[in-house]
Amino acid sequence: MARKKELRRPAARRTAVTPAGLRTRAALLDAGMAVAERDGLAGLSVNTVVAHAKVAKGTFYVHFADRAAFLDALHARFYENVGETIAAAVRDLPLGAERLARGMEAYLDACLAHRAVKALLLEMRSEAHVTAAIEARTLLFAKLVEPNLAAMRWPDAEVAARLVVAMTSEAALLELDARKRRPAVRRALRQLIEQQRTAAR
Amino acid sequence: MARKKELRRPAARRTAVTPAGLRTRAALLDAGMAVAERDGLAGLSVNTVVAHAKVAKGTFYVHFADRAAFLDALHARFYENVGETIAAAVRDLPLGAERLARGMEAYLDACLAHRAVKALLLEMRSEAHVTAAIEARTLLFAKLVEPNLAAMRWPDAEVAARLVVAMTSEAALLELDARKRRPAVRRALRQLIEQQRTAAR
DNA sequence: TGTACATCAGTGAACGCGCGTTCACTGATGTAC
DNA sequence: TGTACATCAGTGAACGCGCGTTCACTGATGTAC
Repeated sequence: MARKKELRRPAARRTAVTPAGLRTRAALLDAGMAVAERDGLAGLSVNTVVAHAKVAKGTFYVHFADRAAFLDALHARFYENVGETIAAAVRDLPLGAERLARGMEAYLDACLAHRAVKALLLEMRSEAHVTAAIEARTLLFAKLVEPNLAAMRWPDAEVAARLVVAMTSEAALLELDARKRRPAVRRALRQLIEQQRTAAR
Repeated sequence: MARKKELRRPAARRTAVTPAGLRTRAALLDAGMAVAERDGLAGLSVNTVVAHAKVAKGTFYVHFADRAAFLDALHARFYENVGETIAAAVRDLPLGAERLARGMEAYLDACLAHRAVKALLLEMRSEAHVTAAIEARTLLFAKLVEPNLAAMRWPDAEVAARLVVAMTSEAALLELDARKRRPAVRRALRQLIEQQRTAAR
């Protein structure tokens, strides 16, 4: 039953299965992060990535269907990491302002750890071909924020969550420019989401 | 004294002075908006712009030093218009929550009127060569927001203003997707900037 | 243990394409005398 | 009014370049008998 010689399918190559293959794939993604950090999304061509990873151009297409798939994989990997970090930070906290604030801080810390984040966060939203997947992942973050706002009895929690996510992204960019935590940014962020009880004026 | 024949300077061409010239320049910018609306920044090549404006490729370079200068002019023209609209809307209002809220609504309305705004608002932040000017204009908006927050006695008004601007941009994008005003978006926005006095829970 | 073959990752030359930019030129309009 | 010329916007063919993608091939590793 085994040992057929004929019928070699054109065999659309899937993701790597070999340890060496997996390593190469990871190396390409790592190179992508390094290039994004240096030159942003605009500099993230197949050429620069394979040059940085020191593999042949053809190897790129062994692991990714095309450039868009690569960008998507890059974005996905980053957001999975960040998502896990946040989940760990807020685990066991009840829904509400404190959980939300802690999650946001964890997010900011995670972003600070990856200088390529600007490309991933900001610039990828404009790459036409990848947009759908990016949007989905942003929406997922909003869905994590929303129940906290709901628990705080915010009206319009759904759209408010999206605004909060956008605000937090901007905060991440501000800290990224400074290359370090900016307490004023974090205070302002907390201020914006917490019920402000002090009387104005 | 007049009538010199020699000494024709290579004469780096400046902006158009002729009525016809000014019209062509405006037509190129209009074409830019139309293309940005249809295909986003990625589709905004010199080729597509001149094709849409129905002028020769060379004409583009009569009016703009290069593609980056064109994008900058596009962005500048849009933000000047929006800026004037906002200024008109908040004129005579004292600094504070009401003026801020009115300004934001005027901004959202202005964005809704230009479907190319997504490209201008979001995608231009990633075009490496133009970034500086874009940043400056965003910062200018933040500077308009800031005194209102200060009047409301917000701490960290400076960074808070940037977060508010980012949030408002996101709100504009949400409405742009819907192609119409979204009351929930505007309510959420107001909620976020106004001192919230109702007790939670 | 040896042999034949399947399976996979990796290679790099070659491709066509659309891009931004240049430049020698045309032609209309304005101006001096 | 006529003529000579300067000034400007506009033209489009031509350029070199880097891009994403393809493909026939190599070579290492695994597996069946």
